[in-house]
Amino acid sequence: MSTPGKRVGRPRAAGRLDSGLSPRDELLAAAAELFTIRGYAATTTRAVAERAGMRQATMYHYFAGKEDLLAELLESTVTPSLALAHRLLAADEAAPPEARLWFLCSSDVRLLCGGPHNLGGLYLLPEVRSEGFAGFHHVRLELKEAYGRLLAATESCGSLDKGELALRTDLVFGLIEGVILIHRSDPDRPTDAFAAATADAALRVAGVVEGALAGVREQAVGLASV
Amino acid sequence: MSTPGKRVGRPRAAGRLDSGLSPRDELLAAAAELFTIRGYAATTTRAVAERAGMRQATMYHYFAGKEDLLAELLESTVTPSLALAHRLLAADEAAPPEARLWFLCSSDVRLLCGGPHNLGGLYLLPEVRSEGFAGFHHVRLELKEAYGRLLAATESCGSLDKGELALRTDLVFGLIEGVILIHRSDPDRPTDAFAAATADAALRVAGVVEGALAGVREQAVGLASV
DNA sequence: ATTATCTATAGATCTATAGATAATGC
DNA sequence: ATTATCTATAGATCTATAGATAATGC
Repeated sequence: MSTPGKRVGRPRAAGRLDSGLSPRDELLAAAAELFTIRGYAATTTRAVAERAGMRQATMYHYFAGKEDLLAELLESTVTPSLALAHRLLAADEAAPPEARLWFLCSSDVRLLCGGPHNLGGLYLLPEVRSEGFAGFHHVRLELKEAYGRLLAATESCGSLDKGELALRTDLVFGLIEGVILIHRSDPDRPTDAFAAATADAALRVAGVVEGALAGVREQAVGLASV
Repeated sequence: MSTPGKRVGRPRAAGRLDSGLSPRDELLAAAAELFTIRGYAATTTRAVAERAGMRQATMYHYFAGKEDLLAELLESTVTPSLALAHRLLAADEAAPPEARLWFLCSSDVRLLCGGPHNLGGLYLLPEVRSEGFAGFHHVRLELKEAYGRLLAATESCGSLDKGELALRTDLVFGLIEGVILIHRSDPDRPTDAFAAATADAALRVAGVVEGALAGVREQAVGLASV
């Protein structure tokens, strides 16, 4: 059924194996790999297209330009994380806030470091600050707010005033995003153990005492179905 | 004495006010500003030179190329930090390791976030991983080892095995470097308070209990003369 | 004579568009 | 007829080099 040769349109010049992805997704995958390794400005549209198996100009059939590729990649990494955060915020009967925060942290680390390419590396690109990525920034801010609300519900941060809580939120959120730098300098570390250790560290920053950590982790495993 | 008009060589075309810096340092300052804001690949040699008050080609009188500028900036940020780390490692009679680690952390945060430009932002550039910056990577690794040795000497990490200690070191070091991301999203936060809060967080990650933190901070202030 | 700068430019890109072409669909 | 791709290219860069020029130093 899906045998090649049935596809509409002029065939590709540099025929490669069928990746199974749509041309659009082939372009996104190629861009993810090249943007995270070489950076955005240093990656040419030709490099992206050719790695996706097509000629440079063909890219413009699927994307309006280079910036569109990055915008879509950025939003596609942060959106699932925000969805999980909202589910966890609502699940206040499933587990205490500490366990839900642990789960969110470890899940985000897996998302940022786990994929085939270092997707989290996109957050570090200097170009990301430009106005063109307002959509991403908006969703990312919502995610940080979700971290803040989970933190506010913990025992150790419950008594902090507004400014102190914002600072603590920034530090926890910064630890999670900063994890990309650690992963970058040692990409072969097993992701799951690293995600757990980072979530531990995040709760320590939140002020959870050492002795309570094992219990938090245990409650967190029950949240996999949330 | 230092009145302009006494300088050897053809005068500059676009005459601007005398910055007091040497032309070489003018170039480095311009590169620091542009690289951290726009990124390396997106910054042209023309932009650097012109912001430094000279024409594009004149840059090549002082640097062999664009890469040299970044290499020098990178090393100039990490070298003073390594020097401090070595002094703190040797000062084992001045204060316990926890206080020395706190001092190193807060000092590095001030270095990375405090300057006129976001110098720490240079660490995030994707180009930094390339072979051309081996010198920087070497010094940075030495700095991380110094963090590791201070951590190993703390009470809370003393009993960890080698692998656990390395992981804890990566997390603490990652928190400090990741701080740049936090600073980037809110550059107007007062640096000193932020550096102190980050150092607190680093010690929490190291496993220092909440009740001991105030004492550690107090001992750390005595280290300013180290 | 030495120095710091300038102007000019070769050669190598890179993005995005215009328009042709080779498939399938009807 | 529609679609996905291709080839070709205009126009705009960007880096690094060659060689001229306008100061001071001796």
